[in-house]
Amino acid sequence: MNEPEVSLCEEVCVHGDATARALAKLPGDDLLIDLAELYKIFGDSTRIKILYLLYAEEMCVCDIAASLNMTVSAISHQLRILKGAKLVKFRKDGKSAFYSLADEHVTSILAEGMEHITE
Amino acid sequence: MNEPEVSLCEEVCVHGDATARALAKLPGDDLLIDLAELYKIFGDSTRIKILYLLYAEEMCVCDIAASLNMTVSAISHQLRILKGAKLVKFRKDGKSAFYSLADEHVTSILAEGMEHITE
DNA sequence: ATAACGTTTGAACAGTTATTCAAACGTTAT
DNA sequence: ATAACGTTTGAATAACTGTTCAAACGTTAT
Repeated sequence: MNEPEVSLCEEVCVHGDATARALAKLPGDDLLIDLAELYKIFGDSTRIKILYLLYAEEMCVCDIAASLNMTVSAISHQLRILKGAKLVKFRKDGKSAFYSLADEHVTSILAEGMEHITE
Repeated sequence: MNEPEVSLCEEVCVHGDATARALAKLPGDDLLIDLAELYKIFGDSTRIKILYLLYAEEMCVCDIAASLNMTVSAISHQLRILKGAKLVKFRKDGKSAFYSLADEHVTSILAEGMEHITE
């Protein structure tokens, strides 16, 4: 008797093929957790807005806060998270800190998501 | 006196250029919130694992749960979220429900993120 | 009809998270 | 030194989220 094309769930679950096949192709846990961690950072509207602002041009904390009608403190907290994930970089100039996108990966991730939304 | 290349924050914040320029290019609030909402769904390791499993092949709830060593209930809850975001689709066959990825957007979003992680 | 199976659902719990507030830091003026 | 400014930080609060548990649903058998 050869492999059934669509097997009943009972036999698949317990000692089955679909599970084994899918698991074989599944990346390691650590990698998938890291991936989720990355998307988690994009999954906040404040951070998304910050990234889009920086996509236009480099900005200081004060300007970002003013643009989004939010507290400087709140923005700074979010920038810290974005910085930790290496999604933004910054340079200090006198009293101000100017933030910008870390690399073009950020923009391509944003673009890919935006494409899914707008259609 | 012409526009300064890098202006002090005080004048920029209050009645400035950078803010106005960046805001002009910023997509609408609704769109950005939707985008964040999309990424929020990718921002959970269980959902990421489910998506990767379904990337390999269509699977029933029971098999997904077995593959991830998780409760059927927990998986069903997450599938509901993925379904609501139109990231997965499903067909019913007897008692079983077979889930699969909704479209190739999902895989390209996953790929884009994975690229950022693995380097 | 009764039982078994796969799935779905709602309430409850624990854990996480974004914002606010108050205070501090470093820098640049007076 | 003192003051003003931009920024950072930590604790606290309120809101959200994923998993568990128990119960239900629909389907397929006996």
